[in-house]
Amino acid sequence: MPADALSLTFAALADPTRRAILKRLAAGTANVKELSRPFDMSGPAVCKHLRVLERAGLIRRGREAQSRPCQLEPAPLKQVVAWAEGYRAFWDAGFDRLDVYLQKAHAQRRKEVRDARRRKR
Amino acid sequence: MPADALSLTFAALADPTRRAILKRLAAGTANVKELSRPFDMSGPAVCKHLRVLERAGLIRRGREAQSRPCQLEPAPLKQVVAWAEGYRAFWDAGFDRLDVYLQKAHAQRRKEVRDARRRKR
DNA sequence: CTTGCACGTAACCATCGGGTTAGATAGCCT
DNA sequence: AGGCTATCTAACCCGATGGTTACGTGCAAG
Repeated sequence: MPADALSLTFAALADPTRRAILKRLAAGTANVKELSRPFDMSGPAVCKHLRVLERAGLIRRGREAQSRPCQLEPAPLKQVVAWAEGYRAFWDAGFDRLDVYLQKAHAQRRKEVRDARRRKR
Repeated sequence: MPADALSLTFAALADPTRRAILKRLAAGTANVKELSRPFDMSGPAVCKHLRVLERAGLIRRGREAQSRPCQLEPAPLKQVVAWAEGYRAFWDAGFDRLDVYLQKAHAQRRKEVRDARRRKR
């Protein structure tokens, strides 16, 4: 339960139900009843999922009469992509060469690290 | 604990320690001892984290003497980005318009409700 | 005012997740 | 062989999560 934002976002996304809710919300705002329909679970369960999504900043809830419409808030998704993009170098074209390079570089570094540690004691 | 791959990946990423491990592995393969050093926690804990990462397909483990080197496996990250990209329309250029549109639609609907009520009296 | 509906909270239960310590297993080094 | 090191497993603790049912709240409509 780390308070860190990125962790909250990933945790919120680590559930198919919640991702389905987001997908549904991508088509427009919806109230809780509408959202709970497709999922075979009772109200409060969906409510909890919504709270999780809200705490992660992925949705915003308004109040309108007795209906409480939910709206998608994509900012955290942007953060997620930004984070993952940091690893892009590993999955596109150059990856194989990069891998080999890193393994070589690493053998070198491992020696250094070991020596450093030995020096430390 | 959904067996679904994307959920496994997100769940694995929803922990700062594991993300730090990935970051470390981006600099090259490393064995468990090396990985546990920066984090103030004892061996088995790191071991569990590694198992989670492995089950998510984010790392691959080899065997080399008594050391078991871990290697970054970026494919799932690609999946993550691919998934999140589906929402790109919401956070770049077009989003503001969409947001405004939704808010307007909302105001409109609220107005209708209010008018309906006024008409009723 | 009373009924009905949408939504939320409360209390509870089962399971999971992250962490610990203690003890196996396996491979190098004298 | 016997010890040292690195890794994993087992058993356990505790807080978080995902779900349930039952009840409370707010608003609108009859």
